[in-house]
Amino acid sequence: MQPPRGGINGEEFMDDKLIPLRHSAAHVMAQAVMELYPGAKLGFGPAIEDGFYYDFELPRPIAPDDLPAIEARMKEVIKEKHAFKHAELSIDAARQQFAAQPFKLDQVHALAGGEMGEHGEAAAKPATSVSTYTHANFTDLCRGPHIANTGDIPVDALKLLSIAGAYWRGDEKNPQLTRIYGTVWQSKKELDDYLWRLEEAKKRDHRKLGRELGLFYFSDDVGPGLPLFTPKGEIVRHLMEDYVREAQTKYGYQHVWTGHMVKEDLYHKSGHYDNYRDSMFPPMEDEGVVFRLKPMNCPSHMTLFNEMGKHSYREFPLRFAEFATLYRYEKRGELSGLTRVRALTQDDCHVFCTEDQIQSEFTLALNLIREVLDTYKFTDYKVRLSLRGETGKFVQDDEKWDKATKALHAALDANKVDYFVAEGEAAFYGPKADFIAKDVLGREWQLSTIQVDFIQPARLGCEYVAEDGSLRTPVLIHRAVTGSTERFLGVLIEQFAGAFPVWLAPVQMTIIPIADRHLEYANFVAEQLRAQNFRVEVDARAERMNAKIRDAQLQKIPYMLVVGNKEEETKAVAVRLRTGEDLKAMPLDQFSAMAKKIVDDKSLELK
RNA sequence: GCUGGUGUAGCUCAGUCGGCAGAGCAUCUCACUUGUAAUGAGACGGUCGUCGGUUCGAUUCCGACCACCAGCUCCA
Repeated sequence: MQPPRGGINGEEFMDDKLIPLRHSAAHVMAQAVMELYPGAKLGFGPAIEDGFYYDFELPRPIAPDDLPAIEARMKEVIKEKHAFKHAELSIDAARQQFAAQPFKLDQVHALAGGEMGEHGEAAAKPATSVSTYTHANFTDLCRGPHIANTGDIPVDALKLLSIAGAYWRGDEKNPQLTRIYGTVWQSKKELDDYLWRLEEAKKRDHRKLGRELGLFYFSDDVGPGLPLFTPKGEIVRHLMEDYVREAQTKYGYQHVWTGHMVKEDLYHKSGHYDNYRDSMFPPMEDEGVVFRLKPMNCPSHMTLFNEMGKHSYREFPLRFAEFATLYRYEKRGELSGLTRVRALTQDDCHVFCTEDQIQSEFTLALNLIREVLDTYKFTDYKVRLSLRGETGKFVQDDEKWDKATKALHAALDANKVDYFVAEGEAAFYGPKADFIAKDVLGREWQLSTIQVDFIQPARLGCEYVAEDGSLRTPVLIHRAVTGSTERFLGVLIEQFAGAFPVWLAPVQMTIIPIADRHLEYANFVAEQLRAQNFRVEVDARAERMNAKIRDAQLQKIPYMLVVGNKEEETKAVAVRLRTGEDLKAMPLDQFSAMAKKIVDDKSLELK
């Protein structure tokens, strides 16, 4: 049982009353761990969206089996009713107090140096004193706040959940600590609700549903992060991509095709080699020429642009869209179902335009994204303006970054988009507006993106003839609508719990003959419906009707059409919806007209 | 890649304190011909993740590797 973690960029949504409660529970857990594992070193122990954690360096490894003992000791401490006492210490006193705690000393040092927070965010000014909280015999460096007394923690609403590794200050280069996750609520009922939510979320897991519904598989023989799609899974992919393709065409995008491999030299020019090499599959060499699988389309699209002859400003904006499967060398531990794969199909586009056109192109992309997300009822999303940070891999060119960032800011403001800023999250070639949607597990997924790039076109020598006859470098806008077909499908499966809207359902209707003698009529009905482009199956197995209904329900097929003597006589079908609702018998034409409207509208309803 | 966990039939899971491996569902065959969430009977099915070590003997113990799961880091 695992808790959903905090959101992208730690954008938590925490209840004010729960923060001190959970943070206090973290302290109690730290005390229990210190007692049970003498010599443990303390890291950070904050409240998070659905609970709390504390990081420790432990004298020996622990397993989930060790959690009950820690939890039991915590409950004793709670019942002992210790008050939380606040104190301010001078920097020197704090250094003495935490002499045996290297991570606490590190934090004291950071605070004294004018940093704060877990990741060393800059503070207004260096601290001259630090705050501690003490309960029982346990004192922690901590800015609070806390509840008054350990006895205020509801014992029956507390549970330790899991163990994980976590780097000190979140940095791969730092030592890895053991993180213990727990949760606490204001009542047992709230805890039970939360645990129930976790169970529900597990039932919607797209990896489980993908197998149960027969949509996709992974195989050791093909390799990790490389999904195999069944006929049912492929049709869903196809419909999703078709929909975006049609929408793009409607919005004035043109589609191109640029293959899967590229000479490595191109990535030296574009900057990918220096800034993105770790995410690329290793090189393939042929007679001295080195090739790479494409991790992105942009260099290919710019090369195509260059090959198409001399360009005029009159052609702009020139919009190259492509459904290309890209290959990215994700670290093994980062792979996860369809949401993180090594072969991903982006609904990618690169717009060549002038600086003056950035805003209107942004608006166009935004409208397209809004239309598509709305169709899928992804209303719970937010926009992150991802900017270049102090550190990390970014092409150095302050002037161009400045221009791109200003342009993106202006475009967001002009379109009245609510957004938050994230430093250090930009692509290596430019700032991004990322659309982040929440799934039912509470996880947030970066799906759509719009990026402004002043850097790559210059590096690849893209040019156009301007109105005054001069040669200029175009601006490149990168843009993806659903992000990748694979990730979007994974998120969709969880969004709909596998019960796809009718227009997307791999099987839209299954026909259930009551007895073998009804098979002929069932096939007739199927032919009629297939002629109208519905995806139809006939369940001709030697099973009872009840078994066929059950199986269709489990496959989340929208319509079950039962046919027996009565239906055959009147050219009707008895319609059962996957919701369990029985619409009774209706003329076949009436049913198909109803279903057609649902499909045409991309409605989430069934009738 | 790092920390911890897991790996037994297509799926869900038992089991073996080292002695030729089990259930339900699925699949196949036969019978049943059924009115809104599982008809019955029979059959088939696993070099117990892979490779190596210890042992008379390893699915079981040890090691390495691989994959998956939860985090961390990274990301569409």
